[in-house]
Amino acid sequence: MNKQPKYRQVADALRREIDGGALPPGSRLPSESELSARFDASRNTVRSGLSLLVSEGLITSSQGLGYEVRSHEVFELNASQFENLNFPQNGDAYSTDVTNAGRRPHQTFRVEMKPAPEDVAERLTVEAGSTTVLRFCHRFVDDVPWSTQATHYPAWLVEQAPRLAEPGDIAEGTTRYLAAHGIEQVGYFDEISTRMPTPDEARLLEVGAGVPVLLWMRTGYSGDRPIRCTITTFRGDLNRMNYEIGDLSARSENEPQ
Amino acid sequence: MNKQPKYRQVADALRREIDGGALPPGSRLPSESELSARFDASRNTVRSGLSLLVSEGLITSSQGLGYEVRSHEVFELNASQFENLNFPQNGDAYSTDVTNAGRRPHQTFRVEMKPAPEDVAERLTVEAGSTTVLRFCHRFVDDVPWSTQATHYPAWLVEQAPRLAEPGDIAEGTTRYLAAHGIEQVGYFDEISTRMPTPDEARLLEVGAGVPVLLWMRTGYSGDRPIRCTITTFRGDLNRMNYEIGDLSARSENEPQ
DNA sequence: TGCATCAACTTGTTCCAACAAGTTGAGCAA
DNA sequence: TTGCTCAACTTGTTGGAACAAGTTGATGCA
Repeated sequence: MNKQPKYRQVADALRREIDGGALPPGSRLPSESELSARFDASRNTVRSGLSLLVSEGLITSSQGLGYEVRSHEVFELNASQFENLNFPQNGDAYSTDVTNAGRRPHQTFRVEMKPAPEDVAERLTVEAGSTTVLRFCHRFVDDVPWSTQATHYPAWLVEQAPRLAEPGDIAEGTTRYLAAHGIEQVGYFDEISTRMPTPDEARLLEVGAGVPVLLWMRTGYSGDRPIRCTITTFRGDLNRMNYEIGDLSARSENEPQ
Repeated sequence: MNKQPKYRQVADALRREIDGGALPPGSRLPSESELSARFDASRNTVRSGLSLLVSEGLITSSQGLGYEVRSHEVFELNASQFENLNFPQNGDAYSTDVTNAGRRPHQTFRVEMKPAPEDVAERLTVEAGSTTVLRFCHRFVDDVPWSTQATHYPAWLVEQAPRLAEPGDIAEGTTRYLAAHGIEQVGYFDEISTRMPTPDEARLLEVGAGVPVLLWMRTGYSGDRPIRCTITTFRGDLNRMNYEIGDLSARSENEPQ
């Protein structure tokens, strides 16, 4: 009957307390030594159980402070709104959304010339390793890292729209700037996936163990030609992406945002 | 200069070998004792480093077999195709997609009466805990667990369409069946998020540590009324969701699936 | 009062040891 | 040949110990 290893019993017991509300989000767990006594297990065994919960994203640990039940507060992202000339540019959409939610947006920005990674090259239908312009955004909400966004533009496009390669913002928005040069985006292809963060991503997004990243890859088209590929990495514990498909006008009237 | 703890050095070194291709997907890692000798570290320290890579989803471990570099083979899901009367039902879409990809689909199915969980109740605009019909699917591809899908229908809808509560498939598809009873879906609201699997989900999807799940929540509307809420959990390492937005007809001609 | 120090907590890292349990192949017996 | 057993590998579990390092609050000094 007691086939489960002890460290798993510890994890299960604590998980039940968390799910049942006995340990609400933000509350501190008993210390390792307390749990060690309570479960009649060595500190190592208790630590194994706790690290299981950490890797499930249920709790966090801080040296000197103890373990804490993670609290979730997700941020909604509307991905299906079509970005066109009447729509503010991507960066603006972020600032507007965050401000509307009563939060404080903040972002750092840089422009680089970069060889295209394989996955980007494939989507832009250029040679892997060929030069692209990379416009990179690191975004925060209330000073908490939220997402990184890397947009690659193919070289042929930059020739027609040279300001893409210049550092600094494009005030009117890249979408509008491109349209002024005869490049109008007519559609997108979105790909959404998830995985555990690389060490680099974990550093940029300040996520600990047990938090996956949400990957959003958007390829923008002008006619049949891909003109940009945007890869956004979100903290998986803080974000949710929404798409509206079909006619939801009746619903929207009943449930305004 | 050597401030990193030793177990992290082990993980970093192995991660570099994996990323660099020295340890290709599917290959076996050296055993713990070999690594212990190579890094002049105890077995426990090596295990700490390895478990880091496991929780990053880079490698897997099997008792008696050793550690193996995980190989990724993602399956594409087209989520933006609008499901209507001219479109096969959800279950059929899965079978068709998988078969077209040259894989073998397999699913188990059951129907239950279930009180609505809070998140579902909110989306169906019914009382939390009120009775709903739950149609549950457990799907496999080549006998590998792929996803679980739970669709909740509100009680008022089941009164109009009683076959929803009966066990067994609805041959013509639920969409068509509902339409025949005057309930036509006009749009969807999709929400996509990610997190680490619960122990139940890990069991159903047979995922080990370090693999997040991709959560897809689709609320279907008929007019202003929500008529169903479908929650699908995918193995994050095997699936990617795709959305097409705007006019991509020119692109589709160039890149047929 | 204000500030520095330090004791007493916390988790983090690293070693050691022993046994359990899953896998594989060699080698022996029928 | 076939099939079984078992030794020799592998990782999994559990205990112990010691010290490092981060945090907090009490204590006592200026």
